[in-house]
Amino acid sequence: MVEIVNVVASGALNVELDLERLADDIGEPVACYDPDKYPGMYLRFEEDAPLITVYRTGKFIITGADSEDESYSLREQFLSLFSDMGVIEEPEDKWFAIQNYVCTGELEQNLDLNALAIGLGLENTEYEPEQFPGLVYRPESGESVLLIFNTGQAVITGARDLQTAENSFKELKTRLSELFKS
DNA sequence: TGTCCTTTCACTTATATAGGTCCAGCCT
DNA sequence: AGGCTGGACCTATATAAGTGAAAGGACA
Repeated sequence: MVEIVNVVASGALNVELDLERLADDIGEPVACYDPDKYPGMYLRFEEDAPLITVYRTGKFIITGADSEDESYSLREQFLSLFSDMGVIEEPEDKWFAIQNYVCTGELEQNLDLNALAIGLGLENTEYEPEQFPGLVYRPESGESVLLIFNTGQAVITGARDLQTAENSFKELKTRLSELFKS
């Protein structure tokens, strides 16, 4: 149906962190911290692994996971590290939530995006090929945004859960079949 | 008009998609 | 020297976070 390519999640440790010291203790290349460039400390446990951005306030973001499970297991690894270092008490349940799913989908047909913009409704679409080759479609449900390309490839983003992303894509396919029927 | 406070925005990261531009390198 | 190719990077989308800059409004 749709393939997840990126999951963004965020959470909080509820403790103030000394990022300078933490970055020194963990060391490169796992930890990178340059407050002149960006206020967050970057953590990457392995090369090409998802990125964890940690802030002074104890809040953190995980980007680059390709499943909800990977996101949660990264969080576990992160909490264990901070627990072992004595930064937090126990890796107990702290606030954590998936914020955004980015998925791709295949519509299996080439599309005339000018005609599609009219068919889907100009109030729900943005298509300026000089600016960007994809059509931006915002379904009335407002729970996700889809980028549609003339090759039939689509990107679904902004969904809080996988079901929402799948529903948005399914709804688009239904609307497409209705448009091509008439 | 000057000062202060609030609001807004850009920055950064990941990721797919695709068209365009720009530059480096290679071959003729 | 000119043409071709490939790679990098820009455009747009969502989302979290903290910081700094800029803009706007309010008040003396």
